[in-house]
Amino acid sequence: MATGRTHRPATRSRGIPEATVARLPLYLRALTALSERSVPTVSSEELAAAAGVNSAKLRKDFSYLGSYGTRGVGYDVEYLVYQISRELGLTQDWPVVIVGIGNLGAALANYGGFASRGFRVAALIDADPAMAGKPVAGIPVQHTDDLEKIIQDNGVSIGVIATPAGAAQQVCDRLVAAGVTSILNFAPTVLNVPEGVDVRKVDLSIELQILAFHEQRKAGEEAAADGALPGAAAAAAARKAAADQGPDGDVPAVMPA
Amino acid sequence: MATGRTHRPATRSRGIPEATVARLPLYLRALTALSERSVPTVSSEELAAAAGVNSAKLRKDFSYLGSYGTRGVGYDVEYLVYQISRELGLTQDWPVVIVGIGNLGAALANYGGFASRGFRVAALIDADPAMAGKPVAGIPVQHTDDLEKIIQDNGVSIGVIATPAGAAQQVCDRLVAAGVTSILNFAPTVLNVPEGVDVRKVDLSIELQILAFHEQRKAGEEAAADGALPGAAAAAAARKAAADQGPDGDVPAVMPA
DNA sequence: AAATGTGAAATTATTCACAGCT
DNA sequence: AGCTGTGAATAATTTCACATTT
Repeated sequence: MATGRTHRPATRSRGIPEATVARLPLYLRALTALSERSVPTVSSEELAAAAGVNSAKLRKDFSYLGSYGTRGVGYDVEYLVYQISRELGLTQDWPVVIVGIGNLGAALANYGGFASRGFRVAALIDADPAMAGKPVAGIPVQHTDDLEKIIQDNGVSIGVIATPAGAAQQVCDRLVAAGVTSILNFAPTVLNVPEGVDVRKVDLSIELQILAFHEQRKAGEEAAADGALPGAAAAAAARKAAADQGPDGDVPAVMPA
Repeated sequence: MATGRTHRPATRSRGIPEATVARLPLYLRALTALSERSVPTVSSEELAAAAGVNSAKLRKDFSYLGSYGTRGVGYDVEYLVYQISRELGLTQDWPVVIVGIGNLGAALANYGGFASRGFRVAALIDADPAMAGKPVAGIPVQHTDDLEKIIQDNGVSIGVIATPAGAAQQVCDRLVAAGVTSILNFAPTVLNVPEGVDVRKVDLSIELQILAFHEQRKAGEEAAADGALPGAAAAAAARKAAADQGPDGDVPAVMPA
């Protein structure tokens, strides 16, 4: 995509790598903390440490935005905050709707970090008529019937789906039809969207499963190394032993699913 | 890390790529759905569609686990469910503690997908003495003072942090000292952990910021293409125009932070 | 005929290491 | 003297395309 046609002046070429985009919010958060402590400048080394990445990566990331540092000195904190904010589109206001006001939806509505940085919860939507009118986080819940009108009246382009998995695709379709082009999906299901619509997903269960994979791996290595097991590791090793039912065992009746 | 020493038989070599591990839960979910519908076999094409990836990637991913398919036929659903579950370590029970029982912590405790697939909420922990003893999702909340004992008594190796950002590092340190080696962090802060401890983070604000970046990009392209704007896109374009304050503007007083 | 499994190519991301600026 | 910015080197990931197996 966007194959470099070898004729544009190298300056500020389009296309920041996706991996870099994903880290910009991290840098921004670290910078904001420095700004609040009135720190005027910061080196790539310091900022990288605060953001939990290595400094070469950080410098490379910033190089895609432009040359915002000063050699021998570092980066001006305020200036960088502004440049990254602008790059991320946070200098404008983003009205957001949350659909599905259960436990999670309510938690999201109450989440402070949501409101900061340009995002504004414009409306809460739920399918339960009993919820309608009830305020959550100070915002009255509206009924799904009015979804399209709410989207359009508020010029919403970002939707958050916090419904049960079964309702997610349907809600997604309606959001997209009404003009939403970015979706943050908390429902544990794959959403099908047309070209041009971005979906990002947050899935607790997936994150835990990834951790379990590494945890299992660690348990295996411990067993091999066979040192004294600190803390709760002994119990973990015991679990491991109990679960190991021979290599490549044949298919059992049914799995935990 | 774990540099291949070039002497092990290629069969089932160690080290599944991280990107593959991150997709296994996705495949597992799709397979579980098929299993519930009693679908006996599935092709890489079909399964890939259900999981939202392309089929070559899926086949490559599975090739790291072993040869579990049948050429000309596809994959046996039950068998694959089992193999992936085993690979992810889901054939064993993982007791988990959630620390910080605010809105989000409560939502997590109530989250059904949590309990499925081998994860069990062993305890809820909060720093507020007023919460102690109160049941959330049927589990009584315990006080932070007892954190170490709770971890050890339950053999917990996975901890979920849902505290405010300010408390997260301290909670993390105590969890790790007590024997936890995997942490799922919902607090918007970078956690420092010793070697051997895995941390995964979930950050709503970061996800929204990434969406905003792409959203902004789209608005720019629309303005360039200048077609009829469907739905709420017109309003979005207007926002864009309002926010564009010339290229490379100088530093403003303060940013939204 | 159909679909897997996989080398090889292409792409993307990270890290190194140092020239160049302040 | 210190620290950025970036080519070049390396590593990881994705995609292609097809030989191989059922």
